[in-house]
Amino acid sequence: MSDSEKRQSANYRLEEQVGFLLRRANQRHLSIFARHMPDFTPTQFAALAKLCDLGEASQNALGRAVAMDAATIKGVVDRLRKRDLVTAHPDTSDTRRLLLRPSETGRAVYEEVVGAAAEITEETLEPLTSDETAVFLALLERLT
Amino acid sequence: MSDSEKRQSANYRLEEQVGFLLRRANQRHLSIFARHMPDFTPTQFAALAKLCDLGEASQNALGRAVAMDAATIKGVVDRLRKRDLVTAHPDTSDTRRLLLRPSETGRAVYEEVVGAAAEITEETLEPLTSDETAVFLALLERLT
DNA sequence: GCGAAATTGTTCGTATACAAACAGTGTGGG
DNA sequence: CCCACACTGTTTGTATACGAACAATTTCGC
Repeated sequence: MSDSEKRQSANYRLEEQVGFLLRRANQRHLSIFARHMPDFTPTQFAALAKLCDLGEASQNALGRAVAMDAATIKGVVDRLRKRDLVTAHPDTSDTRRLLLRPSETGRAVYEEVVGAAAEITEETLEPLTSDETAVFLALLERLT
Repeated sequence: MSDSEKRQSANYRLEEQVGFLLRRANQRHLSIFARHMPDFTPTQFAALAKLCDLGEASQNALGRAVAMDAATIKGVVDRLRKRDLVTAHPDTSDTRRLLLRPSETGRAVYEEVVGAAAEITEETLEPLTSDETAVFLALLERLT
């Protein structure tokens, strides 16, 4: 092992790497989310929220809107459909497409829990002052 | 639906929530990681790196050191053992424990790829200046 | 020293994530 | 008009993640 390699591995501190910190921050957020909104996973809530916002979308288009690939959004939508929160209809103008809409229940449940979403964001950012939060979110947004 | 609920849901913007941004930043990091170190997942590399650092650890202790629960670290260690990067030995003083050590190969492979880890961190943070990076990492660390 | 409590590793079930391959469908350029 | 290309949704395989339950073992309080 050369001196430079020795120095390199000695200098590598896992705990200081962005990836490791991102993973841990995400873990903490997930745990806060589960406490405040036990009936939804973050991805399920994101998909339902976005669909309520859009009103209607094809499955893949919804996936792109919430940053999930085709295979992932399928599973999420399947679980939302099983709970009758989302309805699916074939698109007459493009038979490949599966048009999704929030059901009545889906909209009602969304309105019921969207307040908890705000609490989740608040508790996640609670260690930071509001000034720090603004800086942090601006920088984080540039890393997406 | 009351006016306050209407206002609330209208004000909820998924794209601005910490959780959504953390998830997307993590996605981007994962994709950079896979490009630079295709033979390891971030968790596998973290476990191997930490074990090389510690020299020896029980399976659960290693899991705690890299923030993975018992069920998760088991799968990660199993895959590292299958590739002969990590060896396992029963602990004579506590028969419940499974003592783990990096193998010769494990240490060699770690030294080979640890350079790529630095590139991964660098590319992930590339959108930020070095001043911004310092601020971001300090704030992120407080959210873990 | 002994019984309750904690720890260790395991297994099961559920839920992201994504690559890769697939069939069926739409679309645009020549 | 037609063929290559792009897009849609699906399936399979692999890899985190974590809660919950479990048996075996160790430790700790009294």
